[in-house]
Amino acid sequence: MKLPQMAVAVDLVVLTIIDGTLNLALVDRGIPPFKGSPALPGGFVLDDESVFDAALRELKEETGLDLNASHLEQLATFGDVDRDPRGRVVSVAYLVLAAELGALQAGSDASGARWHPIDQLPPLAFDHDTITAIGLERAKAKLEYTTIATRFCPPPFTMAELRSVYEAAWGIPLDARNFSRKVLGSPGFVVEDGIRAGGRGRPATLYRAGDALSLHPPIMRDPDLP
Amino acid sequence: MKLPQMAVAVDLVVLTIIDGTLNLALVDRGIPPFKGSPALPGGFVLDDESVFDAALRELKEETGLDLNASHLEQLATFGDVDRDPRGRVVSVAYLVLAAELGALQAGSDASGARWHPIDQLPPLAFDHDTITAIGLERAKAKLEYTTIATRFCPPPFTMAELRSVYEAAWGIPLDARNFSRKVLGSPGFVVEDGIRAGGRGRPATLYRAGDALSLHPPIMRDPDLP
DNA sequence: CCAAAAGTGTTCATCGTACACCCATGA
DNA sequence: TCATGGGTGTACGATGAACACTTTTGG
Repeated sequence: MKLPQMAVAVDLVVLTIIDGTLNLALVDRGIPPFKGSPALPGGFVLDDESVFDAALRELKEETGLDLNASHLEQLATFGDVDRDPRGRVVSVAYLVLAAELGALQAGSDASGARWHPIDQLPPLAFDHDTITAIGLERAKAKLEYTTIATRFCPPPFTMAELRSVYEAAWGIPLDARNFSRKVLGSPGFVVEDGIRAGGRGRPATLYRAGDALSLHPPIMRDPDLP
Repeated sequence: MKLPQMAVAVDLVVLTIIDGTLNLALVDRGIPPFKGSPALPGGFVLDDESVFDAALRELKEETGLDLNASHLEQLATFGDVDRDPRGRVVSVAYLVLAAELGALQAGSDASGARWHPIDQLPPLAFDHDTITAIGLERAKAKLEYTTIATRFCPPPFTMAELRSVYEAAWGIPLDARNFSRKVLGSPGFVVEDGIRAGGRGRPATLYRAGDALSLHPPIMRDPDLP
């Protein structure tokens, strides 16, 4: 039997928090199709690399971010027949939560790379709007029952910084005192790591990510929210 | 630029409940590689069909199950270089929760198809053990915060039948009275649909699936369970 | 009448939330 | 000593678990 062959690509939904709002990494496409349009970082999987390795490689090539494997999480695979005008391309999307604060470095296939606030995104190339929406919803949902919020915070971080991740993602204010208790009451969520003085008020305890991955009980947002 | 081409496959983790235990659909491979070994139903995506449509088609071809689209949920994509001895094959796995009770019908590529209890599975072909484990964990987890349990129950079903889904998946007994209240207290989880007399005791109210998809609050299992 | 299955009411501990209050620093 | 931000104590309503009790059928 002759097997149908097709191209396999990876697309990356890379999120970070800048000035209290969620931002998405976008590149400007330097080659057709959609030349000049903003798009998610990504590219084709090569013959001799796993899909996951392709995601790591493209992340570094197109944005300059050099993260370790634990920061990449597979989102979903998009396999409609017509999703790419060049022909049959199946794309595996990954979600990346970055603590980086610096500017992005564009790669060879892109004429530019930058962070963009998620509440005023331009239309993106291909089906990247859909992929982005799914990535955002996944990130918001995972804050509830995993410790991924720590990935947004460059260590060491204060409790207020960790809280601002939830507030930025969910768009609602949280009670600082109860939030602190919930986090500290979840074993392995964070571990203490010094004290930061020099601010205006009382010095804050510093933390870094603990070894726990999931939260029981979860930190829940209201069901009827965007 | 010449794009690397590869084959794309779908694999199906199809679960149902038989006599109070979770069962997985397996086929015996009728062609090499792994000829004669049990494997998940699945096959290659054709040039003119979406990955999703390929999953629907293979499900019907290899097991005889003709389900509608809402019963299929994408699980994950497996893209290691060496996962298939025939060459480079990227596989998209789907999770299917079936209420069917009848025997499975093997298709052309398989010499047999049957249900198999998940607590005594044989070693499977390719990386299908891994795929199965991920599918099982996903199904167990989704019982907590979605209404997918109703997919296991041929409508109309009793509250006891719905409860047995949770008990089979989680392996623990649940309090029938509190369970009933939790389900009925979740708007849209189930709707009444008659009464079933003829059993040994008091007739049970019958239900069918409501229109709600997610549960707030979730029905939680203990964090420290298998 | 008894066993079995379905469903209701009640109690009690636990958890989330709201908020008053205390602590430590810089200006 | 005051403004600012960090952290603790506590009261109250909501939720979940356990279980006694009632209802409705078949034998």
